Formats: sequence, structure tokens, C-alpha cells
Amino acid sequence: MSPYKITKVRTALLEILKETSTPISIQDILLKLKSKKLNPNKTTIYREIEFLTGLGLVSDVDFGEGKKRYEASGDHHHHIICVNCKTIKDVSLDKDLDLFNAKIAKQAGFKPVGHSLEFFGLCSDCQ
Amino acid sequence: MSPYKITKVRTALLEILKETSTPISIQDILLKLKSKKLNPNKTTIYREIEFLTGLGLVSDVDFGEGKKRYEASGDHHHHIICVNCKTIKDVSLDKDLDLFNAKIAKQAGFKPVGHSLEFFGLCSDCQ
DNA sequence: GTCCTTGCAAATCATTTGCAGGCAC
DNA sequence: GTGCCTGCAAATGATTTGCAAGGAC
Repeated sequence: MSPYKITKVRTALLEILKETSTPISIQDILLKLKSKKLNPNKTTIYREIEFLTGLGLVSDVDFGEGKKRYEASGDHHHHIICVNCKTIKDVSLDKDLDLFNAKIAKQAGFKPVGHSLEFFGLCSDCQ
Repeated sequence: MSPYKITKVRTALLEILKETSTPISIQDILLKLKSKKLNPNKTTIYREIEFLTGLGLVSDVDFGEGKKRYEASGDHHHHIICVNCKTIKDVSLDKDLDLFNAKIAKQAGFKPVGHSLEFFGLCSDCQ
């Protein structure tokens, strides 16, 4: 008896997040839903994201744009964003970063929980 | 003939940023200014920060709180934030991270510009 | 039918903008 | 006096909240 219901919005949102390769904003999610013939209220999306985040299916990233972006949780990875055209690419670091993480946390006397890391640069087209 | 003027708010703001060891929010800046007998408008602080950022004296960090924090520019370093009590500590990484930066940028075909990196954990008191 | 889910309106919060008056130089 | 600086009000934008109606099971 799962207390969760399988609704159109929920299903479609998960689909979108899974098929989108880069973190996506609320507005873009709404646009993509529209092209799937759905027109949910923005509030609904915020609540769905909260719900899916609670389940560990979605995580958010913040590029300092004044709003968050969301992506399906999966392999831990990072992003590099073009400061000019805003193109986003995934990059993955070896275990090195986790070592960093642990090292820094220990150095500061913290119990590590996670980190947020984004790179900025000019993409090949914009250089 | 510097086109800039030395005003009370400007001076006090720089003082505060320099003597504050961790990135500080606009609200906290206003509180600190109040204790210095100044009561500037919030707008003024936003504009001062913009001005000082342009001079390279101030930089901002975003912990994903929905608002930014500001600190005096100086040695490039990062932070570790307690997810419970929000205590912030500076941590500094050796050149390793810059190597990462360059490596990742190259791997993605980007010209590196910078990065944003923050660690999260539980501080010694909150563990 | 139950209770999760959604829509709508309104509230909250950070940040920005326009304009008129004030101050550093 | 000139031009930067500041305050105030209003606008913008992201996110949150309250409440009542709708839909999955």
C-alpha cells in the first residue's frame, strides 16, 4: 500500500528529468510539460520536486543564478557552465574529490555530508 | 582624481567585510552597520556590494540558501558549512584544485574561468 | 470514501530599478 | 556646482503557504 499516487504530472516530470541531460529550471520544466500536453501549476511542480527530492530521486543544483535547477539523482557528478552562452556540460571526477571531501571535513573537525562543486569557463564555441 | 567618493557607508561596509571571518548576508551586514550607528537602506548595500565587487574587493558565495553571502576578496579559499547549526569555517585546498579546474575544463573543451566549491557536514558540536 | 494531489490566490523574500534629493570633493 | 551616493517606493522573480476542489486507489 504505497501512500504515493501515480499521477500524470508526477510521471511526466520524472520522465523529463531523466531524459534531460543537464539540470533544468522550473520554467523549463513547465515548458517541457506543456509540450507533453500538460499544464500544471508552477506550485505543483515545486511540490513535486520537494516530494521527489525526499525520495532521493531528484537533487538540486545552484549555479548562483538566483534560482535553482533540478536533475534526476544518479551518479554523483559536477557541471561546467559556459559563462557566456550558459551551456552546461557534465564532468565527473574520480574518487579524488571524495578524498578531498573527507580530508577537508576532517581538517575542520566536521563529519562530511557532501559538497557542491561547479566549474565555470568559456565553451569551445564562445572562446 | 578618483571618481569614487569615500562615504561613511562605504568605509563601514569594507571594515565589516574585512573583520568578518565568514561570508555574511545582506541582513547581517545591515545589523552590523546598525551597531556602528549607521542605518543605510538595503538598496544602498546592494549597490555598494556591486560597486566593491566591480573593484574586485568583494566576492559573493552561494550556499544554496536562496540568498547570497559576501566576503572580502582575498586568498582563494572554500568553506565548510554545518548542515545543522550553519556554522561556517574556511578551508583551503592546495594547488590541487586548480589543477582539477584546468583538467576538467580541458576535458570538456572549456577555457577555465573559475569554480565554486563548498563542503557540507556536521560540525564537532553538532555531531 | 479516503487522503494524496492539484490549482489558485496571496504571502514572503531576495534582489533590482527609477527617480528625486543629498553629500563628497 | 558636478556627479557620485543614498533613500524610498515600486517592480520583478523565485519560492512558499493556505485552503478548497479534484483524482488515484
